[in-house]
Amino acid sequence: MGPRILSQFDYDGGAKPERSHNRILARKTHSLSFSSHKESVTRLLEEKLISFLESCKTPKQLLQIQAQIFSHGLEENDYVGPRIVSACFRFTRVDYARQVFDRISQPNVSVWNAMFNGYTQSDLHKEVLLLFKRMRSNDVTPNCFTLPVVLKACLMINDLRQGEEIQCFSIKTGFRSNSYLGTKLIEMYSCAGVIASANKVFCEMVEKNVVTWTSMINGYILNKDLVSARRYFDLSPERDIVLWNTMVSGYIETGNMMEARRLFDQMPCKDVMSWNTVLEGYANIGDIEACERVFEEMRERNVFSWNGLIKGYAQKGQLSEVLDSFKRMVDERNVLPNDATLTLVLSACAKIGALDFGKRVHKHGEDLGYDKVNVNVKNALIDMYAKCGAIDIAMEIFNGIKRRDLISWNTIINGLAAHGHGNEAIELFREMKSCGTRPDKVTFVGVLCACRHMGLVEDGLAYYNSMSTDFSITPQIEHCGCVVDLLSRAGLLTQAVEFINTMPVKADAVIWATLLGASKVYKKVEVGELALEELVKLEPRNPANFVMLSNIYGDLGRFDDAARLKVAMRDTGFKKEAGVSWIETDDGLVKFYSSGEKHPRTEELQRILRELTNLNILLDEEEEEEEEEEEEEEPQKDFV
DNA sequence: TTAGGGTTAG
Repeated sequence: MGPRILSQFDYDGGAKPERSHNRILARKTHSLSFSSHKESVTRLLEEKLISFLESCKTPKQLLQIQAQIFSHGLEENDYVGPRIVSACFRFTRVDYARQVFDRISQPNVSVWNAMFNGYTQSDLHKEVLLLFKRMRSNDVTPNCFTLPVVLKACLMINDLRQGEEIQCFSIKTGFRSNSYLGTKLIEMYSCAGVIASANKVFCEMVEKNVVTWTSMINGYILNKDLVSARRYFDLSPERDIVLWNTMVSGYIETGNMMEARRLFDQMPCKDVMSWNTVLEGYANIGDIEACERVFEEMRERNVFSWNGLIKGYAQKGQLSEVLDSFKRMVDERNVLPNDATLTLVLSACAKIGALDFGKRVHKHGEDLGYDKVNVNVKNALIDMYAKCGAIDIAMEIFNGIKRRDLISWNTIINGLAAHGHGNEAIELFREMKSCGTRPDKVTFVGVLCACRHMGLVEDGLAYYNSMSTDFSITPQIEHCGCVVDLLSRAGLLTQAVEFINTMPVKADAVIWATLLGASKVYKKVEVGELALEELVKLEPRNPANFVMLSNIYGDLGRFDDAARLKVAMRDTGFKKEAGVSWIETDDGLVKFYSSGEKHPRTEELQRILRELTNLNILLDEEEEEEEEEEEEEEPQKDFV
């Protein structure tokens, strides 16, 4: 399709006049038919150009069509002009759209509207308001399409003052009864928290439709007035599915899952969004069983349904179910995972160290193309590889990101720090700052962690102080914990205690346990006693603390004190919880406790372990390395 | 002849 086709509309200037006995009449007839012919040809040309503009697929085609428009002198045409502007915005060529607009000497109201709509779609709300001012100063009268879109701009940038001006203007210019305008006004006032003004607009509207009612009800929901929202819902003369969904999600947002469910059950018809709303409602309150029931009951599921279920499992810490659901989703083949699905699943893999599964998710994401476009997926991949110990792959992915965000930097810095690559972490922190990315509290956890690993006491304290002085970040318990650990590991226990006494947050059990641990290493029994005293207040049920101090006494030969603590521990009535390891197998994840007797196949496992141990003794180091390499190169299984 | 309101999902 190209502008060449337009040549068929070329015309020769009209038909020759017919011979007539009445020359005057003949001339008149000729003049009339000529002008109407010209008009109809122009109409045809306009229509053809408009249809080209609306169907054009590439910026190049757009330019070709524009060339035709110029050659026919139609660039200022009332009908073509707005369409050219809209087409420019469709290809998100905002600056170009503006150039085209600026070249139109007297744009009609539709061209202005096309600019407002284009700017709105490109999230350039300030530009809408600036342009509207210019429109008014040019004495162009807005029409019924103008004010709602301008009002939307006020709403988006939360400019209530300009919104009120537009409301006054609408009253003066007679657009008061426009329902689109009314809806936007209700929305604007509700968002600004001025619910009384929203309600005034609503009450004064002569013709209210279901959209207006929804807007008002949503206004009350936004302002947490569910009683008024429900009253209006019950009063509404018409209730469509959007209104029902709005009300149900209103209850969910305010934590009233019971009422949400009751209303959901009363819905005359439900769409997938209604189902997803309740599904997520259950996920958010942690009722995973209800979430599963809703999921199984659904006749139609989309990617948000799957994400809702997966998120429910993730929030509840049921991470192997996250992996199972993902596998099921891929196996069922009805719905494709999206970037959010991958992010959720990769994050679960990271938490349980499921490297093999994570790699397969990565491969799947590559096949779907998400890893190329989406920075969230890339960040999740960095985190997964880093947490699973494959820091080199994590680094490779980080280096491949063109547009890194704060989370990309934070993830890799924290990943490197956790793996003892303190120097690289600090180096990346410097690079991050020089790239103009402002660090946040998470960045500093990584930086302080890096210092802790390297034992850089002075640097760590300097970074800690720079948080508040250079970046206005108030240190949190995590940062304080790092500093306490940093000082403790360096044996500076007195300074650690001083730091705890002056830090901006109250020390928690983790911090006192850190100090208790250090007091064992450095045999500082008085610091250990202080730490235990605080720990008993914070977690009286944790016998591990008693064990630690008891061991310190034991190390120092103070066996009476050690025995006294053992008794105190027994008096708490609680047993120290066993440590547990998770191992990924073909059948899923298997938990192993330190005593190793809970697994039903313990004997078999122990036999294999013995065999492996014997085998290990036989193998020399070189052979071991070779074996590991072979394992890494093993082809990955697909999900399907 | 042009064109515009409401819910929801990281």
